[in-house]
Amino acid sequence: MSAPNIETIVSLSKRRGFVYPASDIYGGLGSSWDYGPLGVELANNIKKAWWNWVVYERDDVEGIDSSIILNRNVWKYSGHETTFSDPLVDCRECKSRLRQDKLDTDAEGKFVCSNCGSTNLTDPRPFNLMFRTMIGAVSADDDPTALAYLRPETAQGIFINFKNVLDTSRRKLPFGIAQIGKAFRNEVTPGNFIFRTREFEQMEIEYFVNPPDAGRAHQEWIDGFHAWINSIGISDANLKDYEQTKEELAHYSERTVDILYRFFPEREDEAKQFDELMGIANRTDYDLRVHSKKPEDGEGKRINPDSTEDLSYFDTTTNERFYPFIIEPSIGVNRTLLAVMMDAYEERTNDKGETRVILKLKPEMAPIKVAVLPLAKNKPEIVEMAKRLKKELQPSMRAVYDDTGGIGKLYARQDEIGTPFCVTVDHESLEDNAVTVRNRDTWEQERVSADQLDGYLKARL
RNA sequence: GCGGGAGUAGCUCAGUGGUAGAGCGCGACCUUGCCAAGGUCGAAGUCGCGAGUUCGACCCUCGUCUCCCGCUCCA
Repeated sequence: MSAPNIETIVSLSKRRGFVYPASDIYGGLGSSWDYGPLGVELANNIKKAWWNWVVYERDDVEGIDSSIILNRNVWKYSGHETTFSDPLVDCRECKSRLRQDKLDTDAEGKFVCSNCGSTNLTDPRPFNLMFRTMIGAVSADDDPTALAYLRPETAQGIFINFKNVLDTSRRKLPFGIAQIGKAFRNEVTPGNFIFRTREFEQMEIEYFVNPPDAGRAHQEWIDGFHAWINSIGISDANLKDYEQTKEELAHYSERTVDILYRFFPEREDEAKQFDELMGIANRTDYDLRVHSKKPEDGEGKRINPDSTEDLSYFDTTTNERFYPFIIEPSIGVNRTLLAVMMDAYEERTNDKGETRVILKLKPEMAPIKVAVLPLAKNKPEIVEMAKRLKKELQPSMRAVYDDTGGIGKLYARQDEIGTPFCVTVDHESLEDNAVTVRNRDTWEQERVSADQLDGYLKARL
């Protein structure tokens, strides 16, 4: 199996129109990327597959789409205003950048560089990972009442809608709320193509359960997502489940399992080849408690004076009131897209010793499902028939027509972008009303009647 | 922010103190017809930006901007 590095995918992406550097004509903008004609199709296919599986194929999940800009108190009580703001220092000796709150101090109380042991550090500068913005066109930049944030995660928009969804959908535990949307973080170190960007898209589920059921539900989601990731074409050979250690766990989490993908196959240390594709956290009852006006379980110390609601759940079968635990499977669209492309990437050497790239995407993921190609473009009848077939197919699947090259080049182009089928119209087609369907992976060809083409392809997509 | 690297055509890169080239790609036409075929023609770059040295700068000097890699963070 070939193992392309990210550079290979970057190059293919730019060349063929999956992903471009953003703001390119003005010199770019660091770590920002735009999705081109093929990239947006692939991303949409990923989102559609996720939504289908989570919302349509299950009986216990509802979808929502919440605002990007929320009341600032959401971030105050979620903990983001404090935990998303890290004091950073630079070591003048070894040039590493460090989080001051994670450093040890020496006998005199000076912070010590964890890399080289020097105490020659710069003064700490606060680094808030949330994007700030102002609400209101005439707000002064220093008006604290106008301050707002772009959401650094989609999850909070779900927590604060828990009651709304509960009341309007007549749900009982366990049930989940799903959301796909953009999130923004002022990452200190973005990079590695679309792996880590300041603006990214998340697909998150917050699954609400009775606390005693949390452990089992957590494991079910871990296994479920592992299987889902397989189903969109990512092989187990490049996946790894990772159990976060006690030290790594976020303050709200009881247990978190990450699913890692081999994003960096070129690294020597095998453990470092893997990085996070998604995280599945057991967030306990932390979230619903912190946003609740007044928890009614005797723990009065967690009262939230700014909230107007209590987000506890009343179980009508047991007559008990409690705060549900939340299981959160959270996966990045952009990282998934990168992993899907990397795992599908294959090089094959042809008879002439040239390298051909084949993107072996699952048909479900492929940006283009079928390309209709005329074998000879100097025969108007052939061109016309090919264009007609393309038009007939396109209401039911993404189809393209291409005649700007010899047939070999046209096939090669489609292989490179993962189009599973090519349909070729030749001289005989005019006689027998049949066309050649060529398979991307096997390069085998099959003669199919033009009348049955739509059904033939649908059965294989 | 600090350290390192790099900016010449859409891409990959040559290049010389006398104001630029190749391959691929792209477009048109001719020819061909099943795995990146051949030919003809064509579009495209104020050589990142600014200043200095010089008769003259893509080339030398200084400055500046941008991008990439590494460091803390995370989907």
